[in-house]
Amino acid sequence: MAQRFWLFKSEPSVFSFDDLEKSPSRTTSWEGVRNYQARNRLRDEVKRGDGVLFYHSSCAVPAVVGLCTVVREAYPDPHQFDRKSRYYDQTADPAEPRWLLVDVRAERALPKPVTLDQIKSTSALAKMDLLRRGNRLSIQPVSAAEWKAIRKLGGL
DNA sequence: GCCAACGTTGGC
DNA sequence: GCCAACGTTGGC
Repeated sequence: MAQRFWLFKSEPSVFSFDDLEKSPSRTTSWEGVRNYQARNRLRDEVKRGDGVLFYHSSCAVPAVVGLCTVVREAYPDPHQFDRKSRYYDQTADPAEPRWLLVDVRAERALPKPVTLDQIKSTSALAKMDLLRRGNRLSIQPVSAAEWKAIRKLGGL
């Protein structure tokens, strides 16, 4: 399977790219996917070695700020069984875990973050899911061409 | 803080 | 299986 590309959203006030770079091994488990479409993508399509655009949402300047790599494919999210977690799911069955997560490692920050405004005004990026009205999916597919364009805009 | 868009839930 | 109510997301 050829390498694919994704865009993962995170609220920087909760977990920023900077936080990821400071994490052990620059790696984190991508917590909190609680949407079936996103879950199915994690389960079926996101593979080790895939590229991930780290996007900051719900903040002053929404932007793609860094590049990551998927280092571990989907496995059961332990938080669904942890009463104390904000991601606890009372109805999750340990025998058949409902929610999954993958691990991602920071590769590098973009020298120049690529802002939502820039994405909107770049014709090569006009078809990104991000720009679809009302799109709230936290895990979105990105084409190879879009990946390249973002890298370039970001100064790589 | 507002509000549009969308997913999920639950009554019927 | 429909659909209204509700909760959440996320740009502004």
